[in-house]
Amino acid sequence: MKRSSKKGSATKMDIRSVASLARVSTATVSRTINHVPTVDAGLAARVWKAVEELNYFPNTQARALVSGRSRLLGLIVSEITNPFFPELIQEFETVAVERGYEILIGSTNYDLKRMESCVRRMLERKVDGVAIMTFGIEAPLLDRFAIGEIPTIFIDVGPKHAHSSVLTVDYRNGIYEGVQHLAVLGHRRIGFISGPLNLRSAETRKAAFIESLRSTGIKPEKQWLIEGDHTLDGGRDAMQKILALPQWPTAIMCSNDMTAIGVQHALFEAELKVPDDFSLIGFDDVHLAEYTIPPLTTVRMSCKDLAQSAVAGLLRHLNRTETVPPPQHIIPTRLIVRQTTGLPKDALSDLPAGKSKSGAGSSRLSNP
Amino acid sequence: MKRSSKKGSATKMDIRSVASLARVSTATVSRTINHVPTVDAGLAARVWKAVEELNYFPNTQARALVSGRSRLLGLIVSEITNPFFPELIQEFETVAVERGYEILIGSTNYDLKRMESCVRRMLERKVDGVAIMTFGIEAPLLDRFAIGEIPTIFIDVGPKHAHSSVLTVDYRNGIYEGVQHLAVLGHRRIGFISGPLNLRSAETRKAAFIESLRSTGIKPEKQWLIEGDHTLDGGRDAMQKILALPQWPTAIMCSNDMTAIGVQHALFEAELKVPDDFSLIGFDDVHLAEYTIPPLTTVRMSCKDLAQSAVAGLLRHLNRTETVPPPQHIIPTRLIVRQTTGLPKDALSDLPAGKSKSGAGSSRLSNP
DNA sequence: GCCGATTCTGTAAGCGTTTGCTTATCAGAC
DNA sequence: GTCTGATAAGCAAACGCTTACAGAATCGGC
Repeated sequence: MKRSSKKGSATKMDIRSVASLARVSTATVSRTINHVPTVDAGLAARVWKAVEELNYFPNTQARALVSGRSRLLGLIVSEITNPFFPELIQEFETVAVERGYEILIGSTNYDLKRMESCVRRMLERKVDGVAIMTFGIEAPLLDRFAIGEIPTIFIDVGPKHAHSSVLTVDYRNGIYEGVQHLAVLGHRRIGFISGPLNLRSAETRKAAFIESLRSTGIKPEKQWLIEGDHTLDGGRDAMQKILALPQWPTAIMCSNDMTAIGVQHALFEAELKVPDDFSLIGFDDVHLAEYTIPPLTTVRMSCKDLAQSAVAGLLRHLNRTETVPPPQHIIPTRLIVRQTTGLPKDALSDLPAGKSKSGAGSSRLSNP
Repeated sequence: MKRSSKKGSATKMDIRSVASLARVSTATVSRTINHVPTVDAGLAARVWKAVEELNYFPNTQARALVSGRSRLLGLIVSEITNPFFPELIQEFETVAVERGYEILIGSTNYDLKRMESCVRRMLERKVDGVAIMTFGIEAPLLDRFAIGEIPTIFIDVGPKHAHSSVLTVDYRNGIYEGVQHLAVLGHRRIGFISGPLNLRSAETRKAAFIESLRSTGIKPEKQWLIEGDHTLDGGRDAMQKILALPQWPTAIMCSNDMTAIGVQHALFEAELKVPDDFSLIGFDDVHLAEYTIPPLTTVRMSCKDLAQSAVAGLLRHLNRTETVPPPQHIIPTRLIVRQTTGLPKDALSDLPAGKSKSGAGSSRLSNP
């Protein structure tokens, strides 16, 4: 009488209410809604009808408490503020929700305190698995997942346990394509702005760049290898450092798109033009890359692919009965040529004027 | 013997282990870790020591089950892909975690199915409160929060229940400042690209624009009021529609920054220059706005403010003993002038040449 | 020195599920 | 008609915690 029980919405509705309405035991209700195959079709129908009628849904907490599974997946990213990650999160969430999992997001901001807090929160909420889509988390922290036997999936590099696996990104291919593209245009002086070098993967990307340079027959110049931090500000600052150098490169590759946008900004402030004065290549291919001015040539790494592989990998750990070694998935990368790459400035005079059409849109920005 | 119990890490550690190690009852442990003031200092010390030693942390599920509080706050946003929201989420998360809450994110993408799923997920996880930082969620869905007596906080507009409150954004001020700024520069033909018009708040912003126009003595032109959708693509498309018109405005205001960036792109493609051919003003002031080329003049709405007010509002509902009417918080907005606004093209000939310095950086882009 | 008042601690009853084990039902074999 | 085996439903014990309530201990007042 407290509340009108119209549709029974608010009046405490638990598995018992359903059971009594369907005239079965709570066990049968539980089995029905968990799709245990042994329940009689007739009873199941009664149960479903009651569920419908009472607008019942099971209490996740109770479920989790007794079953030990929270149906929660952790997702740790570097910086939610970097557009690559929201795109990743979106995909991850979509896939996870489809599979009946909720996600818990943690953003480390490369900050030790926050990392610690992220890991702790994941542990406290008893996540069923964690995707660690960032780098630089200290091993002792990660061990806490291993100790709890919580499946983890890493990008690029991570500890090898029974419950963890690694998603490998084929940086080499995309970066090599980028270097090749620049070389074909005539660039020989190519700079690289990396991510924070205490991060293993930043090292990896940088190494891929240097190797690509070498195999293209270009000698890497240490002075043009600048450490950035994967942010807009970092990209701007790094470019300013390059501009302060006595000799400039003619092209810049960046470890991610945000860095590249920061570079564009630094160049704009210095009244230098892209691609006329500098060619520029990013990495990630966030949606925004299509919208920079001019649109950014970049290396695409499919975050859809990444997210799906991550969830799939985690679920594989969760459902496996035997220790099946998971098929190692490799995330491909490839160059997307837009309009920030063109002929190097010093080459313009060397070449017959008509040939400039080979540059990707370098003519676009020249004044009419 | 199963696992070396070094640090007691993995060997089932619950409140009982702590209790026995500290030689107290589980009740005392519970009271201690919940900071109930009546526990004896000596015992508390023993408990904390045991907690430390066992590396114990309470099981959130069990806690939630018995207390009925999940310490989970829902956060529903429009599109996690729009950079404004990650910035909001970041703030929200920071504040929430500080207060001991976890957040559950839902991104509606303006899609009915997804909204439904978001609401359902929040309900299932028994969130203690929800911040609905998007618009256009159907009332019947929202009612489900009201039925569960779950506190909600809305931006701009929302149902008025005992457990819900509304955060008001002072659109008028910022938008008025923008219009004024344009008018002072000499613009009389000003267009507006709105958000999806089925959203009440998009209407609000548009209305604020029209009103500002009127009070500045400018007659709004229907043809230059275009409906966008708050995305990059939408901004580009809307601008293309404007460009197809027989007469162009000289300035464009946008309902958010993403739209403005889309506009910049459309203009770039049409080989038109900002601010020489068109002045442009965005809304939100995402970090990226500083990095567009040229940097975007925009109306700042502090997402820090928004996030903090939202959490604070929710917590107020959660902790209130009596029905204290919450102080209505108003989120201020103000114009940030950067470099996408300048003198209108047709004015250049009318004015003495020297006066062009009053334009915000319009000289910046002119060819040397 | 006794009793009531005042603290603080401990006992145990749930919270809403899942699930191992037991019981009931029924078909078929003897 | 009795027994066996299979199948399906129900009973009740957890899961790890909070908290109402009861009990123990300390203290002050007369």
